[in-house]
Amino acid sequence: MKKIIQAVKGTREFYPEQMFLRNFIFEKVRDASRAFGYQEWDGPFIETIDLYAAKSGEELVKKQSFTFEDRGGELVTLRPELTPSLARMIAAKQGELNFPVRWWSFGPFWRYESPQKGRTREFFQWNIDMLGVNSPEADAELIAVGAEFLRSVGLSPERALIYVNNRRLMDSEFDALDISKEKRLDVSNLVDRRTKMEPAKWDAYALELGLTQSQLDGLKDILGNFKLWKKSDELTRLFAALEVLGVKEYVKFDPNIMRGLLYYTGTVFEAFDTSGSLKRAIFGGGRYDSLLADVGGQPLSGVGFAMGDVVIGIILQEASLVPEFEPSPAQVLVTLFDEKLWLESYNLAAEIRNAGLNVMVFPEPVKLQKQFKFADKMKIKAALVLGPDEAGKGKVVVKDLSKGEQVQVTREAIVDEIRKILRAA
RNA sequence: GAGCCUGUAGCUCAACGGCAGAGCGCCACACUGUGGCUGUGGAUGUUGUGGGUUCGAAACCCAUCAGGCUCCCCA
Repeated sequence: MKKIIQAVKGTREFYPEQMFLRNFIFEKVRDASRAFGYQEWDGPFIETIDLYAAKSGEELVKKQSFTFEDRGGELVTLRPELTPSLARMIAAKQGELNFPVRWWSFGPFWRYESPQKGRTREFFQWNIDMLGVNSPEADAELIAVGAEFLRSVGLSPERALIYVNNRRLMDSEFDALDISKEKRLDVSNLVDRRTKMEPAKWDAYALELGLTQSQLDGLKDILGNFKLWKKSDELTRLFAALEVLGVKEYVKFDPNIMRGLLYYTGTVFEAFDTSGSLKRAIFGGGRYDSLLADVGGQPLSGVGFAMGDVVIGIILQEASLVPEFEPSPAQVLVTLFDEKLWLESYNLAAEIRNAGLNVMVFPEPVKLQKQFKFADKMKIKAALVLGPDEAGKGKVVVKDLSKGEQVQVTREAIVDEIRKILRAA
């Protein structure tokens, strides 16, 4: 065997079975988005590096993007995220778009990271955003879209939860502790690490960052206070809206959710698998106020979230929530008895195809045993046999492959007979 | 960017310095006009790749590629 050139590191190959999972996720994403009236859109897959240099994290631009010089000498990059493209496209047509804009997208992204479970270098991501409205009720709608998605794939609130926090609430709490603006980013990182570090080490790290003992104690009080949301009008309204939207059981307030401090300005949220082995977020998002101004548009508030296909795909597989893969889209296999009946069999298939059924003809006249075995492995529901006996009588054998029963019928009755089998399956 | 672990038949794995094996899958036959179930028989390999140590390497050493776990990061 010759040496096979390997696939690029961190990419995935979608054999029909994997393609089935990818399409399953895509369909659920599309249905959840459309159920709330969102329009599908997309941006370019390659962009100039400058688009990301403005606002995205330094880590992303310098180390985790696929960047190269094109033949004209311009630095371009395979998109690592969608939000900057969204901001530019909205800003470019700000005067003519019909606000509020509700848009969703599901497309490929690239990040140069070290691949591990739940993380590849090439992945698909669902992005969904509402722009032009700034209210806790709008935030609740986006969270509800995410919750309905979880529900639609069979992840109950016992298995997956959306944790919510609010940046403004945390800011006022930090103000009350006299934590300076300069330390906010460090404190945010500190909070993110809390579940990953031993309590004593975490305390020491906090003091190292320059917090006083009383600030640390105050911070711990905040992070342990799961009723803190009652102090926030925004969160109070948010939870009231989530209740009438029917997704309250999916959402919990958690003061430990930070999601960086880069561009989120209000509500932030993150969904997690609560029972599985993966500790990665399923999706995450929040409200951002200044994104459009950063690319030269008029200030416009938005709220949205993103979900990669990798983590949710693993969770769905591990929880056995992916429907059974159907190898062949064919509903019927027309067997090919011998060379003399070759064209007759093709003609029979065309006839049934005209009736709206998916039909495959076995492409060579080999032993029927082999043809039936093939149909069985492909999980095709019905098989037809047109041999010399049948041809002489103007009839065809229709076999129900799941029951193992077969009948000989006239050509006019074939389609009805097949439909009967498909209904029973 | 750092540390640790793994790579053997199509798949899951065994052999741990001395003849490369098992289960599943695959193929054939029983059943020359019918799949699943059963039985009998059969084929399978540059042990990821390249080098080194050794009388002898799948095993030990080095490099490299790929995957996994953790840290970092998570826009």
